[in-house]
Amino acid sequence: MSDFPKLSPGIANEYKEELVTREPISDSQYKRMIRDMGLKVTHQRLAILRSLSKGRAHVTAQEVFENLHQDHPDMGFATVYRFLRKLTEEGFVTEIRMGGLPARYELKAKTHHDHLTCIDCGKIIEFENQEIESLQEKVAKAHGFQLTDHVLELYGTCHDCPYKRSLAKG
Amino acid sequence: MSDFPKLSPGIANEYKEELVTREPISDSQYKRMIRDMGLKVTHQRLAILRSLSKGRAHVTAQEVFENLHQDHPDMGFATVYRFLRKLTEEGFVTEIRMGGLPARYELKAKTHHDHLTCIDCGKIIEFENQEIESLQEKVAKAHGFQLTDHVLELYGTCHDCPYKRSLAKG
DNA sequence: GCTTAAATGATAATAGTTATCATTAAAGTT
DNA sequence: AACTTTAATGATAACTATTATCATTTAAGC
Ligand SMILES: [Mn+2]
Ligand SMILES: [Mn+2]
Ligand SMILES: [Zn+2]
Ligand SMILES: [Zn+2]
Repeated sequence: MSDFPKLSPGIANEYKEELVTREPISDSQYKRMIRDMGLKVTHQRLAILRSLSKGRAHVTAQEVFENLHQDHPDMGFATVYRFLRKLTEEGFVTEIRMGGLPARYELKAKTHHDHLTCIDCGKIIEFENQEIESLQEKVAKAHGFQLTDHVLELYGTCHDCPYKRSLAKG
Repeated sequence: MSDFPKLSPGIANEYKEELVTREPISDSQYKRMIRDMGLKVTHQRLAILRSLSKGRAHVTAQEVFENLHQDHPDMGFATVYRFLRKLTEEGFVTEIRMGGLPARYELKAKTHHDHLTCIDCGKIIEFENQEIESLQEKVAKAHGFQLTDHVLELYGTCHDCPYKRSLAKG
């Protein structure tokens, strides 16, 4: 009855990212966001937005659903997916896809950043490098492209996971 | 009976990448590759490798399967997936994932490169920028990471697709 | 040719995500 | 506050890409 889809396997479970404390956002700001997208303000949408701004910075749809399930046992799975997709399309949320793993979402911070991920423990470090950003623009321009987006994900082993996979790749 | 999974929807069908002529690789070189992975040399594996080195540079498992189906009507779908995965794990092939679309594979060229993709027509341009590569190493080192891999995909509109989505994103 | 373990292909299973559609609720309107 | 309209919701089915299963075949060493 009240059993929802089970936890994702693999790296998702051992995900060790530290909880991030972001500046709190008021409900009235959320409501404006929602109205700006041309949508109606619902309990569900407010709850999803609140959930995104506390705890882990990068969460899966599954995790959002589970977080909300305590206070909102009536929350539907489809609603979470639907709204996360909308938020991504409208640019309020960044969607991160790594390998074939479930997509992770994060509320867009004021500053753009990219990710450095540990392939052993799943830790995610956020970084911002203006030199790289400029070079990307330069590359795009050189090929006659108007740049709209980019994905830069660095993978490696963090200092806590030094041993494994050191020489895995040729 | 002889119907295989249908074509993937969306961008995959309008994919306009030009055919790339790579230097031809001999079967004996392929055989060495296969043996180097500790695998047996089979008709199927040779056929997959040959297929990867002609036509489009970036192909889906589906497309590989369809290309082979003419000459190898007995080729199984699972074999294509299995071998592509193995090739990726062993570093002979690069796996490209964009959005939620099916993964694309390409035989690893001698030189590393990244991709610039048109979000309208699907055209893929390969580029290599040593400055960016160095900066990535620098970023990783600064966070105590040992870099093992990275994904850099630039998205935009090419000069042939100037009109659409210009102001889509906030 | 014989042996043995690995490879194959048909098929089922899985995971993540999206579509469908009857029911509910937001937000104007009176 | 009741009424109306239309979007939103949630249960569920459907879909897509990929992986696992397993009986059968085949490569490769003897
Ligand atoms: Mn982030
Ligand atoms: Mn390429
Ligand atoms: Zn780690
Ligand atoms: Zn284009």
